[in-house]
Amino acid sequence: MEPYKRYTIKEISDMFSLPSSTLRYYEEQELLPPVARTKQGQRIYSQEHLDRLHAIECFKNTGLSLSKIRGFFEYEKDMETNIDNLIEIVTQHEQSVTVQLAEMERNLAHIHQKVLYYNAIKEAYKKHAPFPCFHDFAPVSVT
Amino acid sequence: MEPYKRYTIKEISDMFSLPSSTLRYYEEQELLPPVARTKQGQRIYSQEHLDRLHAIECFKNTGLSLSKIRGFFEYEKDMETNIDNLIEIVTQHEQSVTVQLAEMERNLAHIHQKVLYYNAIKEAYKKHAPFPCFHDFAPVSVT
DNA sequence: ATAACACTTCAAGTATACTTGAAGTCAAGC
DNA sequence: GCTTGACTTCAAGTATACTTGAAGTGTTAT
Repeated sequence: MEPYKRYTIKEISDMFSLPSSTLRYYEEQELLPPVARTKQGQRIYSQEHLDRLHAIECFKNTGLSLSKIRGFFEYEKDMETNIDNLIEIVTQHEQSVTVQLAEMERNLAHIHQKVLYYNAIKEAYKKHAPFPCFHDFAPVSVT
Repeated sequence: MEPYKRYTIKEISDMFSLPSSTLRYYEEQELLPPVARTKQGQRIYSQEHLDRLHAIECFKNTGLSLSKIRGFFEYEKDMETNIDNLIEIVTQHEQSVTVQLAEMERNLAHIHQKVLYYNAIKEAYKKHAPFPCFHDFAPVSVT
């Protein structure tokens, strides 16, 4: 166990595949906890920044704007006062992501249908056969 | 069967929950097939526009930019020439969406973990009990 | 006939999330 | 000692995807 591991901006940038400029931008936008500095002024990140960045990526990739993410972290600063708001936000967002997941599955099915369709079109060209119809590749509907 | 159903911009707007301005914008961006007009100049949409808008929404919501979507539809205009490109695009995008789906599932798990965590925090406040640790709510890792 | 409503065009404006560029500081290597 | 490289600040610029506003046209309701 290394309890006090420190990271440079480059290390963080590589870990999260985010440009250094974006890390500075997030800091300026108060999405990150205060960042320590070497005596030459270079940023030093620690475990809490890793955790925070994981949360940011999670929220961002599930459709929350940076300003809502900032709002969430601001509530977190005084948990006792804001615990009900925090619970409401995460519960609602869980619901939203559940819906997004279902939509993503439907979108994947649609795209898969296109894969099958264009491959069949290609076969038809090769064989000089008549064209298939896109809707023939729809998943069987259970009615 | 109603083979030639026509739709006004308002009907389409309601069906897809897209403002009329966005439909005009998509048309200007050449994402839609040519749109017919009444003799007063009002737009008339048909089934092919519905199909196209479904495809646009699917692609857009799975991370394709409007300019890539436009590129896709441009290839579609001459299928015989571009069938291999079309197959490559949809096959690659299917792969990308599969990855996104897996990420979305991890994100949902992370958010669910937060729901459990904040609820436990609230319980701790009520009982004046010690605080739980976020990582205690992590899904069991199979190592 | 007059008002309300739904549409039209076209140019300009906006929101979000970065990204870039200029100018400067510092430590290490030749 | 001088260059290279990695960092720093700060202001300004950019990409994407719309959105808004002004001005006009034509059908419908009172």
